[in-house]
Amino acid sequence: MTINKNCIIRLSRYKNALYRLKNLGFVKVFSDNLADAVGVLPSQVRKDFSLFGLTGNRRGGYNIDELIESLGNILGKDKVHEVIVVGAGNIGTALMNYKGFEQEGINLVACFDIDPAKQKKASGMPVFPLEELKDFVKQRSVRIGIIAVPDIAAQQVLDIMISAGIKGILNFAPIRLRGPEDLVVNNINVELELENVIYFVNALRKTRGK
Amino acid sequence: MTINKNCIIRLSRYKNALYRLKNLGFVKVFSDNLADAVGVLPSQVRKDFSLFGLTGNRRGGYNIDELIESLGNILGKDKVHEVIVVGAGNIGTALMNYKGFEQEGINLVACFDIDPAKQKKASGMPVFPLEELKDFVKQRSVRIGIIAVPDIAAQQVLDIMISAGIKGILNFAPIRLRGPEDLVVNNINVELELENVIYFVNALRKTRGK
DNA sequence: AGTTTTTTGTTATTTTTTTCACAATAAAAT
DNA sequence: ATTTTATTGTGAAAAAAATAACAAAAAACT
Repeated sequence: MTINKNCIIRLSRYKNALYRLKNLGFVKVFSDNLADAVGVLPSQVRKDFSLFGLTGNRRGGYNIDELIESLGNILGKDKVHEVIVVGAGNIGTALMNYKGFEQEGINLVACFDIDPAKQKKASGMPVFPLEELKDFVKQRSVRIGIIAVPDIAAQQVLDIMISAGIKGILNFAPIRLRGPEDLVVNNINVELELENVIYFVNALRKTRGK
Repeated sequence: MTINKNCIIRLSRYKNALYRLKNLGFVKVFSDNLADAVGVLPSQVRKDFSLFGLTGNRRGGYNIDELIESLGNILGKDKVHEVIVVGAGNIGTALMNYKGFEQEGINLVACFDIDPAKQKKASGMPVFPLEELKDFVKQRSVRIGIIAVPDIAAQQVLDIMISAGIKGILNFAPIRLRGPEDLVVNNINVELELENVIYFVNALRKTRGK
């Protein structure tokens, strides 16, 4: 098996579960505890760990602190990552106001928007004109960006970001973005996820009777 | 092959791509146009369609209007679905302000929050006390809900929603929710997605040299 | 010290998902 | 009207992912 995206997402989930277990006072954990917390099978947990050389003690389980540290290293939590946001609309604003990123070593450093009306210091974080993006990103060597603009603008914004040196994108626009081979793009599409929930609720209602 | 979640997500993407193609003036479409728009292989598109009995003309491709209609029926776009939001924080507010749901037959009808300070008519949509959720949902037979509360509160909120008759959840809390077998839960975790982007950007930098 | 029990780490198996390949067929061209 | 060409629809093959199975090892117990 090769390392795939789902596997990395599971690592993040394990890490979150470990935080909670640690807060509850636990010191060690077994693969089936983690499996239960994350909703997979114990063998999946061990498989994932073995892929990354994460190891515990036979019969003794895993040490939570060590695991958290190792997972942190794998997931790049050893250093702080600067991230920019493009689009100061509903989503962009919500992201800027969100307080949970810091704890994970994610630092939203600036927001950019094409609309002058939104270029204010909205609740702490500066919102700059889009034209300033390129210089800002180059100067600070920012690698990661969030696209929270309407779909029509998304590709254009991406092109600017790429030219500035951005290598990874979290995209909220409901459109497939095109970029070079080595560009990393994850998509979040709330509408689509809702639609999906609706589909399966209806599908279940049909199969299991009303 | 059995119908799985990814397949349904692809159907939604096809539908979105079809809207765009239609707006561009196209009348018919081939599997490789859709494949390109969505980022899959043409054979995947045809396979997905064949699963749902969606059919085109050999050599003639697919009629866009018909496809949109059929996909709409499959995805439950024939009727309007009422959805409630719990949690009037950053995400909840962003969702309430978002204008795109209506077009997809998704109607956010109310928001609930435990915090009295948030129980105002924030920008149009009413925010009710959490205690009123159950009656509201029962009375209007709402089936779908969005959880946008902190992780510690999420399971508790879910339990209330379930007791009120909610059957499908879009969950923004970074925690695994527990519910009955037939409860549909989709999770959106922005932090985790960002972490994922960061991981792969770093991974690529390592393998391809700086 | 030896035995039992529990849990890991890893290989093998199964299942799922994707991709390929190509006959069937409809449109276009001759 | 016949031939050519392009594209679907689907069954077969390949690839990927998840699950099971179990030997190895560490802890607990006797």
